[in-house]
Amino acid sequence: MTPNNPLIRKLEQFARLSADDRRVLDRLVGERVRRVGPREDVIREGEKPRVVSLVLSGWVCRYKQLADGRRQIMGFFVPGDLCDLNVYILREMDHSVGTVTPVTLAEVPRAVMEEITLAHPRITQALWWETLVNAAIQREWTVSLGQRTAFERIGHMLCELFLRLRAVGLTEGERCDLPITQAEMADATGLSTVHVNRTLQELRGAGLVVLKGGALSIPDLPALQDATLFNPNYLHLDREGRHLDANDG
Amino acid sequence: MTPNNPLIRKLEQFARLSADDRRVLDRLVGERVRRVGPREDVIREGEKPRVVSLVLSGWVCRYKQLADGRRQIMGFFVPGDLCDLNVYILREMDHSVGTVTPVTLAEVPRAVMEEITLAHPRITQALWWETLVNAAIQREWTVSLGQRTAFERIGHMLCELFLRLRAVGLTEGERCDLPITQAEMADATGLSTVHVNRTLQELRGAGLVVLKGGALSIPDLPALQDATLFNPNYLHLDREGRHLDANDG
DNA sequence: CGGTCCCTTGACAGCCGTCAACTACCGTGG
DNA sequence: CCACGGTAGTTGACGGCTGTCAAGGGACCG
Repeated sequence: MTPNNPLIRKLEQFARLSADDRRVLDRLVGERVRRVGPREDVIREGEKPRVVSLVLSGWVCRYKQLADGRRQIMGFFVPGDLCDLNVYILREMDHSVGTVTPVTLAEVPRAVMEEITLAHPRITQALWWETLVNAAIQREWTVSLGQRTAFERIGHMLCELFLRLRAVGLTEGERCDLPITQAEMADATGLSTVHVNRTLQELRGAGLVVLKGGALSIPDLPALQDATLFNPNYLHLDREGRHLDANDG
Repeated sequence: MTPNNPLIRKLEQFARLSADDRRVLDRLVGERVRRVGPREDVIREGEKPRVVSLVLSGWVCRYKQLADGRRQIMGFFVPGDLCDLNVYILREMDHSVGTVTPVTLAEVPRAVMEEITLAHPRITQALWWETLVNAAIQREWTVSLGQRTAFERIGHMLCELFLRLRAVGLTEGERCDLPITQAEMADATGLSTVHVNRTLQELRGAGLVVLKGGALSIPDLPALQDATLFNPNYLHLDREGRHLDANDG
Protein backbone atom coordinates (compact mmCIF):
# COMPACT_ATOMS: atom_id res chain seq x y z
CA MET A 1 0.00 0.00 0.00
CA THR A 2 1.30 3.44 -0.85
CA PRO A 3 1.15 5.84 2.06
CA ASN A 4 -1.18 8.82 1.90
CA ASN A 5 1.19 10.75 4.09
CA PRO A 6 3.17 12.77 1.54
CA LEU A 7 6.13 13.16 3.86
CA ILE A 8 6.54 9.40 4.10
CA ARG A 9 6.18 9.14 0.36
CA LYS A 10 8.86 11.70 -0.12
CA LEU A 11 11.34 10.43 2.43
CA GLU A 12 11.09 7.01 0.84
CA GLN A 13 12.74 8.53 -2.20
CA PHE A 14 15.77 8.44 0.07
CA ALA A 15 15.48 5.23 2.08
CA ARG A 16 12.86 2.65 2.90
CA LEU A 17 11.30 3.29 6.29
CA SER A 18 10.31 0.74 8.87
CA ALA A 19 6.74 0.28 9.98
CA ASP A 20 7.72 1.99 13.19
CA ASP A 21 9.26 4.93 11.33
CA ARG A 22 6.01 5.37 9.47
CA ARG A 23 3.93 5.25 12.60
CA VAL A 24 6.07 7.99 14.05
CA LEU A 25 5.69 10.14 10.96
CA ASP A 26 1.97 9.52 10.84
CA ARG A 27 1.58 10.66 14.41
CA LEU A 28 3.48 13.76 13.44
CA VAL A 29 1.06 14.83 10.73
CA GLY A 30 -2.04 14.10 12.74
CA GLU A 31 -1.32 16.03 15.85
CA ARG A 32 -1.96 19.62 14.95
CA VAL A 33 -3.47 20.43 11.59
CA ARG A 34 -4.02 23.94 10.33
CA ARG A 35 -6.10 24.95 7.36
CA VAL A 36 -5.33 28.14 5.48
CA GLY A 37 -7.24 29.71 2.62
CA PRO A 38 -5.67 30.69 -0.71
CA ARG A 39 -3.46 33.80 -0.95
CA GLU A 40 -2.97 34.12 2.76
CA ASP A 41 0.21 34.40 4.75
CA VAL A 42 1.22 31.45 6.87
CA ILE A 43 3.92 33.49 8.54
CA ARG A 44 5.27 36.93 7.78
CA GLU A 45 8.76 38.37 7.62
CA GLY A 46 9.68 39.64 11.07
CA GLU A 47 7.52 37.23 13.00
CA LYS A 48 8.91 34.60 15.33
CA PRO A 49 8.77 31.06 13.95
CA ARG A 50 7.38 28.69 16.57
CA VAL A 51 6.66 25.47 14.74
CA VAL A 52 7.84 23.53 11.76
CA SER A 53 5.18 23.43 9.08
CA LEU A 54 4.66 20.46 6.82
CA VAL A 55 2.49 20.79 3.76
CA LEU A 56 -0.14 18.06 3.59
CA SER A 57 -2.11 19.40 0.67
CA GLY A 58 -2.08 22.49 -1.51
CA TRP A 59 0.71 24.80 -2.61
CA VAL A 60 2.65 27.28 -0.52
CA CYS A 61 5.48 29.63 -1.44
CA ARG A 62 8.28 31.49 0.22
CA TYR A 63 8.53 35.08 -0.89
CA LYS A 64 10.11 38.36 -0.06
CA GLN A 65 8.73 41.76 -0.83
CA LEU A 66 11.16 44.62 -1.28
CA ALA A 67 10.51 48.08 0.11
CA ASP A 68 9.34 49.38 -3.25
CA GLY A 69 6.90 46.57 -3.90
CA ARG A 70 8.94 44.25 -6.09
CA ARG A 71 8.23 40.68 -5.06
CA GLN A 72 10.28 37.56 -5.50
CA ILE A 73 8.98 34.07 -4.92
CA MET A 74 11.98 32.12 -3.70
CA GLY A 75 10.49 28.68 -3.82
CA PHE A 76 7.35 26.59 -3.82
CA PHE A 77 6.32 24.06 -1.21
CA VAL A 78 4.19 21.19 -2.42
CA PRO A 79 2.73 18.35 -0.35
CA GLY A 80 5.43 16.52 1.58
CA ASP A 81 7.63 19.60 1.87
CA LEU A 82 8.81 20.88 5.22
CA CYS A 83 9.33 24.57 5.84
CA ASP A 84 12.81 24.48 7.41
CA LEU A 85 13.59 21.85 9.92
CA ASN A 86 14.61 23.79 13.02
CA VAL A 87 13.47 27.25 11.93
CA TYR A 88 12.54 27.90 15.50
CA ILE A 89 16.23 28.39 16.24
CA LEU A 90 16.00 31.78 14.52
CA ARG A 91 14.50 34.71 16.33
CA GLU A 92 12.61 36.06 13.41
CA MET A 93 11.65 35.16 9.88
CA ASP A 94 13.70 36.85 7.18
CA HIS A 95 10.99 36.19 4.60
CA SER A 96 7.31 35.41 4.40
CA VAL A 97 5.51 32.20 3.61
CA GLY A 98 2.17 32.43 1.87
CA THR A 99 -0.36 30.06 0.41
CA VAL A 100 -1.08 29.80 -3.27
CA THR A 101 -4.08 27.49 -3.03
CA PRO A 102 -6.14 26.41 -0.04
CA VAL A 103 -3.75 24.44 2.12
CA THR A 104 -3.63 22.02 5.01
CA LEU A 105 -0.51 22.12 7.13
CA ALA A 106 0.74 19.94 9.93
CA GLU A 107 2.34 22.14 12.54
CA VAL A 108 4.99 20.20 14.36
CA PRO A 109 6.00 21.60 17.75
CA ARG A 110 9.66 21.89 18.48
CA ALA A 111 9.53 19.27 21.21
CA VAL A 112 8.06 16.64 18.92
CA MET A 113 10.64 17.36 16.26
CA GLU A 114 13.49 17.01 18.72
CA GLU A 115 12.09 13.88 20.25
CA ILE A 116 11.88 12.22 16.85
CA THR A 117 15.37 13.12 15.77
CA LEU A 118 16.75 11.80 19.04
CA ALA A 119 14.99 8.48 18.88
CA HIS A 120 14.91 7.65 15.17
CA PRO A 121 18.21 7.83 13.35
CA ARG A 122 16.86 6.69 9.98
CA ILE A 123 14.22 9.42 10.02
CA THR A 124 16.83 11.92 11.12
CA GLN A 125 19.03 11.01 8.18
CA ALA A 126 16.10 11.25 5.82
CA LEU A 127 15.19 14.68 7.16
CA TRP A 128 18.78 15.78 6.67
CA TRP A 129 18.54 14.57 3.11
CA GLU A 130 15.38 16.66 2.75
CA THR A 131 17.20 19.70 4.06
CA LEU A 132 20.12 19.21 1.69
CA VAL A 133 17.82 18.76 -1.28
CA ASN A 134 15.97 21.95 -0.43
CA ALA A 135 19.27 23.79 -0.35
CA ALA A 136 20.17 22.29 -3.72
CA ILE A 137 16.85 23.42 -5.17
CA GLN A 138 17.46 26.93 -3.94
CA ARG A 139 20.88 26.92 -5.57
CA GLU A 140 19.42 25.70 -8.82
CA TRP A 141 17.02 28.63 -8.79
CA THR A 142 20.05 30.87 -8.42
CA VAL A 143 21.50 29.28 -11.55
CA SER A 144 18.24 29.70 -13.42
CA LEU A 145 17.83 33.34 -12.55
CA GLY A 146 21.46 34.09 -13.23
CA GLN A 147 22.10 32.18 -16.43
CA ARG A 148 19.04 30.77 -18.10
CA THR A 149 16.95 32.61 -20.68
CA ALA A 150 13.26 33.15 -20.05
CA PHE A 151 12.48 30.11 -22.18
CA GLU A 152 14.87 27.84 -20.30
CA ARG A 153 13.94 29.31 -16.97
CA ILE A 154 10.25 28.65 -17.21
CA GLY A 155 10.69 25.25 -18.80
CA HIS A 156 13.19 24.31 -16.14
CA MET A 157 10.83 25.30 -13.38
CA LEU A 158 8.04 23.22 -14.88
CA CYS A 159 10.37 20.22 -15.13
CA GLU A 160 11.35 20.58 -11.52
CA LEU A 161 7.84 20.94 -10.23
CA PHE A 162 6.68 17.97 -12.25
CA LEU A 163 9.41 15.73 -10.84
CA ARG A 164 8.83 16.92 -7.31
CA LEU A 165 5.13 16.25 -7.60
CA ARG A 166 5.83 12.86 -9.10
CA ALA A 167 7.99 12.01 -6.10
CA VAL A 168 4.96 12.36 -3.85
CA GLY A 169 2.56 10.63 -6.20
CA LEU A 170 0.76 13.73 -7.43
CA THR A 171 1.17 13.14 -11.14
CA GLU A 172 -0.84 10.96 -13.48
CA GLY A 173 1.24 9.87 -16.40
CA GLU A 174 2.54 12.95 -18.08
CA ARG A 175 0.24 15.41 -16.39
CA CYS A 176 -0.14 17.14 -13.05
CA ASP A 177 -1.98 20.05 -11.47
CA LEU A 178 -0.28 23.40 -11.69
CA PRO A 179 -2.39 25.79 -9.62
CA ILE A 180 -0.31 28.92 -10.11
CA THR A 181 -1.09 31.99 -12.16
CA GLN A 182 1.21 33.52 -14.72
CA ALA A 183 1.76 36.41 -12.32
CA GLU A 184 3.10 33.97 -9.76
CA MET A 185 5.31 32.32 -12.34
CA ALA A 186 6.60 35.80 -13.13
CA ASP A 187 7.43 36.50 -9.49
CA ALA A 188 9.17 33.16 -9.24
CA THR A 189 11.23 33.50 -12.41
CA GLY A 190 12.05 37.18 -12.12
CA LEU A 191 10.23 38.00 -15.35
CA SER A 192 7.24 40.21 -16.15
CA THR A 193 3.84 38.63 -16.58
CA VAL A 194 3.79 39.78 -20.17
CA HIS A 195 7.01 38.01 -20.91
CA VAL A 196 5.93 34.88 -19.06
CA ASN A 197 2.86 34.79 -21.20
CA ARG A 198 4.82 35.08 -24.42
CA THR A 199 7.38 32.54 -23.32
CA LEU A 200 4.68 30.03 -22.42
CA GLN A 201 3.35 30.42 -25.90
CA GLU A 202 6.80 29.62 -27.23
CA LEU A 203 7.00 26.52 -25.05
CA ARG A 204 3.57 25.46 -26.25
CA GLY A 205 4.51 26.23 -29.83
CA ALA A 206 7.55 24.01 -29.53
CA GLY A 207 5.28 21.21 -28.32
CA LEU A 208 7.17 21.00 -25.04
CA VAL A 209 4.38 21.79 -22.61
CA VAL A 210 0.60 21.76 -22.57
CA LEU A 211 -0.66 24.16 -19.95
CA LYS A 212 -4.28 25.07 -19.56
CA GLY A 213 -6.76 25.56 -16.81
CA GLY A 214 -4.41 24.75 -13.99
CA ALA A 215 -3.24 21.49 -15.56
CA LEU A 216 0.25 20.89 -16.87
CA SER A 217 1.17 18.16 -19.27
CA ILE A 218 4.66 17.38 -20.51
CA PRO A 219 4.37 15.22 -23.61
CA ASP A 220 8.10 14.57 -23.93
CA LEU A 221 9.95 15.07 -20.67
CA PRO A 222 13.44 14.30 -22.04
CA ALA A 223 12.90 16.84 -24.80
CA LEU A 224 11.91 19.50 -22.28
CA GLN A 225 14.92 18.64 -20.15
CA ASP A 226 17.21 19.02 -23.14
CA ALA A 227 15.69 22.31 -24.15
CA THR A 228 16.06 23.80 -20.69
CA LEU A 229 19.44 22.31 -19.70
CA PHE A 230 17.68 20.43 -16.93
CA ASN A 231 19.83 17.99 -14.99
CA PRO A 232 17.78 16.24 -12.30
CA ASN A 233 20.82 15.36 -10.20
CA TYR A 234 20.14 18.20 -7.77
CA LEU A 235 16.89 16.61 -6.67
CA HIS A 236 18.77 13.53 -5.45
CA LEU A 237 15.77 11.34 -6.10
CA ASP A 238 17.51 8.03 -6.79
CA ARG A 239 17.24 6.57 -3.32
CA GLU A 240 20.65 7.67 -2.25
CA GLY A 241 20.20 6.37 1.28
CA ARG A 242 19.19 2.89 0.25
CA HIS A 243 21.94 1.37 2.36
CA LEU A 244 19.87 2.53 5.32
CA ASP A 245 16.77 0.68 4.14
CA ALA A 246 14.61 -0.95 6.76
CA ASN A 247 14.10 -4.67 6.29
CA ASP A 248 10.67 -5.07 7.82
CA GLY A 249 8.78 -3.75 4.80
CA MET B 1 41.24 37.17 23.79
CA THR B 2 39.56 36.83 20.44
CA PRO B 3 39.83 33.37 18.93
CA ASN B 4 41.84 32.89 15.78
CA ASN B 5 39.62 30.01 14.80
CA PRO B 6 37.17 31.67 12.42
CA LEU B 7 34.49 29.08 13.05
CA ILE B 8 34.44 29.90 16.74
CA ARG B 9 34.39 33.56 15.93
CA LYS B 10 31.44 33.05 13.67
CA LEU B 11 29.41 30.75 15.89
CA GLU B 12 29.76 33.28 18.69
CA GLN B 13 27.62 35.58 16.60
CA PHE B 14 24.91 33.16 17.66
CA ALA B 15 25.73 32.21 21.25
CA ARG B 16 28.65 32.41 23.62
CA LEU B 17 30.55 29.15 23.75
CA SER B 18 32.06 27.52 26.79
CA ALA B 19 35.79 26.92 27.09
CA ASP B 20 35.04 23.27 26.47
CA ASP B 21 33.04 24.05 23.34
CA ARG B 22 35.96 26.00 22.01
CA ARG B 23 38.41 23.26 22.75
CA VAL B 24 36.25 20.87 20.79
CA LEU B 25 36.06 23.23 17.83
CA ASP B 26 39.78 23.87 17.95
CA ARG B 27 40.50 20.17 17.81
CA LEU B 28 38.22 20.02 14.81
CA VAL B 29 40.17 22.51 12.73
CA GLY B 30 43.56 21.10 13.60
CA GLU B 31 43.04 17.51 12.72
CA ARG B 32 43.25 17.41 8.97
CA VAL B 33 44.26 20.49 7.08
CA ARG B 34 44.35 20.74 3.30
CA ARG B 35 45.96 23.48 1.27
CA VAL B 36 44.66 24.28 -2.18
CA GLY B 37 46.06 26.73 -4.71
CA PRO B 38 44.02 29.47 -6.38
CA ARG B 39 41.52 28.61 -9.15
CA GLU B 40 41.46 24.93 -8.36
CA ASP B 41 38.53 22.66 -7.68
CA VAL B 42 38.04 21.40 -4.15
CA ILE B 43 35.39 18.97 -5.31
CA ARG B 44 33.65 18.61 -8.64
CA GLU B 45 30.06 18.00 -9.64
CA GLY B 46 29.45 14.26 -9.79
CA GLU B 47 32.04 13.31 -7.22
CA LYS B 48 31.18 11.72 -3.90
CA PRO B 49 31.46 14.07 -0.92
CA ARG B 50 33.38 12.39 1.89
CA VAL B 51 34.16 15.13 4.36
CA VAL B 52 32.80 18.41 5.56
CA SER B 53 35.13 21.24 4.58
CA LEU B 54 35.63 24.29 6.73
CA VAL B 55 37.38 27.33 5.31
CA LEU B 56 40.20 28.50 7.55
CA SER B 57 41.69 31.09 5.21
CA GLY B 58 41.11 32.27 1.66
CA TRP B 59 38.00 32.41 -0.50
CA VAL B 60 36.11 29.52 -2.05
CA CYS B 61 32.99 29.46 -4.20
CA ARG B 62 30.26 27.07 -5.18
CA TYR B 63 29.54 27.09 -8.87
CA LYS B 64 27.79 25.22 -11.58
CA GLN B 65 28.77 25.10 -15.20
CA LEU B 66 26.04 24.49 -17.76
CA ALA B 67 26.53 22.22 -20.75
CA ASP B 68 27.16 25.15 -23.07
CA GLY B 69 29.75 26.80 -20.86
CA ARG B 70 27.67 29.37 -19.00
CA ARG B 71 28.82 29.48 -15.40
CA GLN B 72 27.03 30.61 -12.30
CA ILE B 73 28.70 31.18 -8.97
CA MET B 74 26.08 30.29 -6.41
CA GLY B 75 27.84 31.55 -3.35
CA PHE B 76 31.12 32.42 -1.72
CA PHE B 77 32.70 30.78 1.27
CA VAL B 78 34.90 32.94 3.42
CA PRO B 79 36.86 31.92 6.52
CA GLY B 80 34.60 30.35 9.12
CA ASP B 81 32.17 28.99 6.54
CA LEU B 82 31.29 25.32 6.39
CA CYS B 83 30.51 23.61 3.09
CA ASP B 84 27.28 21.85 4.03
CA LEU B 85 27.04 20.15 7.35
CA ASN B 86 26.24 16.54 6.48
CA VAL B 87 26.92 16.66 2.73
CA TYR B 88 28.21 13.15 2.97
CA ILE B 89 24.62 11.97 3.16
CA LEU B 90 24.33 12.66 -0.56
CA ARG B 91 25.77 10.24 -3.04
CA GLU B 92 27.17 12.80 -5.38
CA MET B 93 27.77 16.51 -5.59
CA ASP B 94 25.26 18.42 -7.70
CA HIS B 95 27.68 21.31 -8.12
CA SER B 96 31.36 22.07 -7.88
CA VAL B 97 33.34 23.91 -5.25
CA GLY B 98 36.40 25.80 -6.36
CA THR B 99 38.94 28.11 -4.80
CA VAL B 100 39.23 31.75 -5.67
CA THR B 101 42.44 32.47 -3.75
CA PRO B 102 44.93 30.10 -2.16
CA VAL B 103 43.01 28.41 0.60
CA THR B 104 43.46 26.33 3.72
CA LEU B 105 40.63 23.99 4.60
CA ALA B 106 39.94 21.85 7.60
CA GLU B 107 38.46 18.58 6.42
CA VAL B 108 36.25 17.15 9.10
CA PRO B 109 35.52 13.44 8.82
CA ARG B 110 31.96 12.30 9.19
CA ALA B 111 32.66 10.48 12.45
CA VAL B 112 34.08 13.56 14.12
CA MET B 113 31.14 15.64 13.01
CA GLU B 114 28.65 13.15 14.37
CA GLU B 115 30.51 12.73 17.61
CA ILE B 116 30.46 16.45 18.22
CA THR B 117 26.80 16.92 17.50
CA LEU B 118 25.93 14.07 19.81
CA ALA B 119 27.97 15.32 22.73
CA HIS B 120 27.69 19.10 22.51
CA PRO B 121 24.19 20.48 22.23
CA ARG B 122 25.22 24.14 22.21
CA ILE B 123 27.56 23.56 19.29
CA THR B 124 24.90 21.56 17.53
CA GLN B 125 22.44 24.42 17.85
CA ALA B 126 25.04 26.85 16.62
CA LEU B 127 25.78 24.66 13.61
CA TRP B 128 22.07 24.51 12.85
CA TRP B 129 22.00 28.26 13.00
CA GLU B 130 24.89 28.29 10.52
CA THR B 131 22.96 26.00 8.20
CA LEU B 132 19.83 28.13 8.39
CA VAL B 133 21.79 31.31 7.71
CA ASN B 134 23.42 29.74 4.68
CA ALA B 135 20.01 28.84 3.35
CA ALA B 136 18.85 32.40 3.96
CA ILE B 137 21.85 33.76 2.08
CA GLN B 138 21.08 31.52 -0.86
CA ARG B 139 17.51 32.76 -0.87
CA GLU B 140 18.67 36.35 -0.78
CA TRP B 141 20.78 35.70 -3.87
CA THR B 142 17.62 34.45 -5.53
CA VAL B 143 15.95 37.73 -4.70
CA SER B 144 18.91 39.70 -6.00
CA LEU B 145 19.09 37.85 -9.30
CA GLY B 146 15.35 37.97 -9.77
CA GLN B 147 14.50 41.50 -8.75
CA ARG B 148 17.45 43.77 -8.23
CA THR B 149 19.03 45.89 -10.93
CA ALA B 150 22.72 45.48 -11.72
CA PHE B 151 23.51 48.44 -9.52
CA GLU B 152 21.58 47.10 -6.55
CA ARG B 153 22.77 43.58 -7.14
CA ILE B 154 26.46 44.35 -7.02
CA GLY B 155 26.12 46.79 -4.16
CA HIS B 156 24.05 44.29 -2.23
CA MET B 157 26.64 41.59 -2.71
CA LEU B 158 29.39 43.88 -1.47
CA CYS B 159 27.34 44.76 1.60
CA GLU B 160 26.76 41.12 2.37
CA LEU B 161 30.37 40.11 1.96
CA PHE B 162 31.54 42.99 4.09
CA LEU B 163 29.22 42.06 6.93
CA ARG B 164 30.11 38.40 6.71
CA LEU B 165 33.80 39.21 6.83
CA ARG B 166 33.24 41.54 9.74
CA ALA B 167 31.54 38.74 11.63
CA VAL B 168 34.77 36.77 11.54
CA GLY B 169 37.00 39.72 12.24
CA LEU B 170 38.35 40.17 8.73
CA THR B 171 37.55 43.84 8.33
CA GLU B 172 39.45 46.87 9.53
CA GLY B 173 37.14 49.79 10.04
CA GLU B 174 35.36 50.41 6.77
CA ARG B 175 37.62 48.28 4.62
CA CYS B 176 38.26 44.62 3.85
CA ASP B 177 40.00 42.45 1.29
CA LEU B 178 38.00 41.54 -1.77
CA PRO B 179 40.11 39.09 -3.74
CA ILE B 180 37.71 38.46 -6.61
CA THR B 181 37.96 39.61 -10.19
CA GLN B 182 35.24 41.41 -12.08
CA ALA B 183 34.74 38.23 -14.10
CA GLU B 184 33.93 36.35 -10.91
CA MET B 185 31.59 39.09 -9.78
CA ALA B 186 29.92 38.74 -13.16
CA ASP B 187 29.47 34.98 -12.73
CA ALA B 188 28.08 35.55 -9.26
CA THR B 189 25.62 38.27 -10.21
CA GLY B 190 24.52 36.88 -13.54
CA LEU B 191 25.85 39.89 -15.42
CA SER B 192 28.50 40.29 -18.11
CA THR B 193 31.96 41.46 -17.14
CA VAL B 194 31.48 44.55 -19.22
CA HIS B 195 28.36 45.46 -17.36
CA VAL B 196 29.92 44.71 -13.99
CA ASN B 197 32.72 47.06 -14.88
CA ARG B 198 30.34 49.86 -15.81
CA THR B 199 28.20 49.31 -12.78
CA LEU B 200 31.18 49.42 -10.46
CA GLN B 201 32.04 52.77 -11.95
CA GLU B 202 28.56 53.94 -11.14
CA LEU B 203 28.89 52.73 -7.55
CA ARG B 204 32.23 54.49 -7.28
CA GLY B 205 30.81 57.59 -8.91
CA ALA B 206 28.03 57.66 -6.32
CA GLY B 207 30.67 57.51 -3.60
CA LEU B 208 29.22 54.28 -2.25
CA VAL B 209 32.21 52.00 -2.68
CA VAL B 210 35.94 52.30 -3.09
CA LEU B 211 37.31 49.25 -4.81
CA LYS B 212 40.85 48.96 -6.01
CA GLY B 213 43.60 46.42 -6.01
CA GLY B 214 41.68 43.75 -4.19
CA ALA B 215 40.62 46.07 -1.38
CA LEU B 216 37.07 47.15 -0.74
CA SER B 217 36.12 50.14 1.31
CA ILE B 218 32.59 51.22 2.13
CA PRO B 219 32.69 54.83 3.30
CA ASP B 220 29.02 54.97 4.27
CA LEU B 221 27.53 51.56 4.93
CA PRO B 222 24.00 52.78 5.72
CA ALA B 223 23.96 54.70 2.45
CA LEU B 224 25.01 51.63 0.51
CA GLN B 225 22.38 49.58 2.30
CA ASP B 226 19.72 52.11 1.38
CA ALA B 227 20.77 52.27 -2.23
CA THR B 228 20.70 48.51 -2.66
CA LEU B 229 17.63 47.68 -0.56
CA PHE B 230 19.86 45.73 1.78
CA ASN B 231 18.21 44.40 4.91
CA PRO B 232 20.71 42.52 7.08
CA ASN B 233 18.06 40.50 8.87
CA TYR B 234 18.76 37.42 6.74
CA LEU B 235 22.27 37.14 8.18
CA HIS B 236 20.83 36.70 11.66
CA LEU B 237 23.90 38.24 13.23
CA ASP B 238 22.38 39.67 16.39
CA ARG B 239 23.22 36.81 18.72
CA GLU B 240 19.86 35.16 18.36
CA GLY B 241 20.85 32.22 20.52
CA ARG B 242 22.05 34.28 23.43
CA HIS B 243 19.73 32.46 25.80
CA LEU B 244 22.04 29.50 25.26
CA ASP B 245 25.13 31.43 26.30
CA ALA B 246 27.72 29.60 28.33
CA ASN B 247 28.49 31.19 31.67
CA ASP B 248 32.07 30.15 32.06
CA GLY B 249 33.48 32.79 29.71
C1' DC C 1 -25.26 41.39 -15.95
C1' DG C 2 -21.57 43.98 -13.99
C1' DG C 3 -17.24 43.02 -11.67
C1' DT C 4 -13.04 40.84 -10.99
C1' DC C 5 -9.30 38.04 -12.06
C1' DC C 6 -6.53 36.04 -15.43
C1' DC C 7 -4.76 35.73 -19.91
C1' DT C 8 -3.39 37.88 -24.29
C1' DT C 9 -1.64 41.22 -27.61
C1' DG C 10 0.76 45.44 -29.64
C1' DA C 11 3.93 49.30 -29.51
C1' DC C 12 7.83 51.08 -27.70
C1' DA C 13 11.80 51.73 -24.69
C1' DG C 14 15.74 50.46 -21.97
C1' DC C 15 18.81 47.58 -19.54
C1' DC C 16 22.22 44.68 -20.41
C1' DG C 17 24.92 41.39 -23.58
C1' DT C 18 28.20 40.77 -27.38
C1' DC C 19 32.09 41.93 -29.98
C1' DA C 20 36.24 44.00 -30.36
C1' DA C 21 39.98 46.82 -29.30
C1' DC C 22 42.79 49.09 -26.10
C1' DT C 23 45.16 50.15 -21.56
C1' DA C 24 47.29 48.96 -17.19
C1' DC C 25 49.73 46.06 -14.43
C1' DC C 26 52.93 42.56 -13.13
C1' DG C 27 56.33 39.02 -13.23
C1' DT C 28 59.73 36.76 -16.20
C1' DG C 29 63.64 36.54 -18.85
C1' DG C 30 66.92 38.20 -22.28
C1' DC D 1 67.12 47.93 -18.60
C1' DC D 2 63.65 46.73 -21.66
C1' DA D 3 60.98 43.25 -24.28
C1' DC D 4 57.40 40.17 -23.64
C1' DG D 5 53.22 37.73 -22.45
C1' DG D 6 49.36 37.00 -19.71
C1' DT D 7 45.72 38.56 -16.80
C1' DA D 8 42.60 42.10 -15.31
C1' DG D 9 40.31 46.18 -16.19
C1' DT D 10 38.21 49.72 -19.45
C1' DT D 11 35.80 51.73 -23.35
C1' DG D 12 32.75 52.27 -27.62
C1' DA D 13 29.32 50.67 -30.89
C1' DC D 14 25.53 48.03 -31.65
C1' DG D 15 21.81 44.73 -30.99
C1' DG D 16 18.41 42.04 -28.60
C1' DC D 17 16.01 40.20 -24.77
C1' DT D 18 12.86 41.64 -21.65
C1' DG D 19 10.15 45.41 -19.19
C1' DT D 20 6.48 48.91 -19.27
C1' DC D 21 2.27 50.76 -20.62
C1' DA D 22 -2.09 50.16 -22.31
C1' DA D 23 -6.01 47.92 -24.03
C1' DG D 24 -8.93 44.12 -24.94
C1' DG D 25 -10.90 39.25 -24.36
C1' DG D 26 -12.58 35.39 -21.76
C1' DA D 27 -14.11 32.89 -17.69
C1' DC D 28 -16.26 32.74 -13.44
C1' DC D 29 -19.28 34.61 -9.78
C1' DG D 30 -22.40 37.10 -6.94
